[in-house]
Amino acid sequence: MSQHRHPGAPGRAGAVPALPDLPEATVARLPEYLRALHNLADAGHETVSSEGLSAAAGVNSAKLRKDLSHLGSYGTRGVGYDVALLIEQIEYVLGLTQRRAVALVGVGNLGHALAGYDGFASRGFRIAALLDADPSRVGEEINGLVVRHVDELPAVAVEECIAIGVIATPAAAAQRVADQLVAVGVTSILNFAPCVLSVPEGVDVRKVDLAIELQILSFHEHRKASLTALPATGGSALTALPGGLAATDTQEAIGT
Amino acid sequence: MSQHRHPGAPGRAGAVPALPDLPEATVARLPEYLRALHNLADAGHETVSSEGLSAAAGVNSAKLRKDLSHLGSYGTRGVGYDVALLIEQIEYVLGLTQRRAVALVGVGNLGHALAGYDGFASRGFRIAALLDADPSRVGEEINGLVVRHVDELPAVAVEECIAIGVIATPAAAAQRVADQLVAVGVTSILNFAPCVLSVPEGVDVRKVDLAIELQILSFHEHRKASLTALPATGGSALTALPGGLAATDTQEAIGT
DNA sequence: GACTGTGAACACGTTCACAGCG
DNA sequence: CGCTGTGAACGTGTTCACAGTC
Repeated sequence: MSQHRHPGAPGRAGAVPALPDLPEATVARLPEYLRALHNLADAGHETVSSEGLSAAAGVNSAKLRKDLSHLGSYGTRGVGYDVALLIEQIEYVLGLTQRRAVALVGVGNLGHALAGYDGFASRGFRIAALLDADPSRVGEEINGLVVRHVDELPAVAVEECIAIGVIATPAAAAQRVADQLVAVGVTSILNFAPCVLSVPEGVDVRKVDLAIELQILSFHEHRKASLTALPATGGSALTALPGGLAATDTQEAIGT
Repeated sequence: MSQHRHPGAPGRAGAVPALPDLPEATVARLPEYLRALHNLADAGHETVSSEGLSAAAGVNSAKLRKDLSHLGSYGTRGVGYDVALLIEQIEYVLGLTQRRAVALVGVGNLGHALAGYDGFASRGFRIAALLDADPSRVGEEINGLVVRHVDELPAVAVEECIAIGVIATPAAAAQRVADQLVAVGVTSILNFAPCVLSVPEGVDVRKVDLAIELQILSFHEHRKASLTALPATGGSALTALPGGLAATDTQEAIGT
């Protein structure tokens, strides 16, 4: 299939050109490529090879080329990819040409930090509302936004045209908040509460559980320890000198 | 293979019984099962079927059974799994029988929140040290811990027997911190900075990038919008009524 | 000559469906 | 009879290696 597919003029917001349906694994990596591309652009690069970009994004080059090929043919053989063009393409596919409004529910410990996180604003999102169920938190101003009561969600959703809900409440409150978000038409939720959410079909939930990440690392620690404890046939000298030498290899991919 | 493998008496800390090397996907789900099991135990359940546990963990039952079968045979046919026994097993495999010490580097916006996050303490970890490169932050007390300068890392690593490093610095500082962690013998790193880390072989890195999670959701939003905008052959009535009805389905898995 | 785009081979993960055990 | 444990079938994702193009 060497027909150069252009899924739509990225600049134009009018026509909706039926996105190619990418493999989930590819979708999850596009943001990483995008970040790497922005770094390259800032460093003054106008083009980059699959080798160069893949190194910057911490993947291997074959995977990168396969991923990008799903978007269409935006590279030039013998040269590489045009950095600016590729940024434009990926941002278009990810739907970042419009700055999406995010409602953050739960301004406790974690919610506070998220409300102040620069990375959202700089990478395509606008925190449009802060909400909490605790009346004593309502009215507090964080980063220029006033915390409103979660029951005002219906009004907020309309006012701010909320596209994504972020749940940063305790686990016990999360399902109720999810229901409220769904009820006002939110179809994408990022859940930081350590629990499973039930949502209707068509609503996407992604979860981030900080303790789980540590537990996965713990498994690998445990595993490494059990291996070095039984030094099967020598060769464990390497693991015995943890100090000193500087980092060299590229990022180790565990699961992702 | 119906030999009942018992990878070692979970209670004993002495012998190291060579862990079965589980598929990564399974390892990533064990913490979820563990959380669900603790909830069940708190609710007074003594046994649970694969159906019941899988529902509580938000996966399907075949996957759960396959995952658990990798640990050995801890279920009883016709009955189900003993909740307490399974908790013990999973905690053993994940290496949670010892409470691992975590060093958190970077106590800015996000670091502050992580330092105060209860979930770490309640699920097998101890935040043993807070570090920062900014002298104006050194000395500050957060949640009973005093922030120390990152250059004290060698001393801290020995004092506290640090097993895992968490990086919550800006991207520009992350690689240097990673190098410092590796230099003091840390072989597991959880990275919240939006960048790729280079580490030597044998060091595990997991990353959490909050903006990437939103960008993945954004893709799906974009996609849903492009589908409903072109209502191919009717049947889009469902997607047209976002308000009202309560949540019913089980958690939607996007990638993970 | 250099580098992309891609079929084909391979590895991994998931689901099915049922044998076998309590 | 009910439920686990698991081969076998299937699907997804990754890697290889090279044909095709600039």
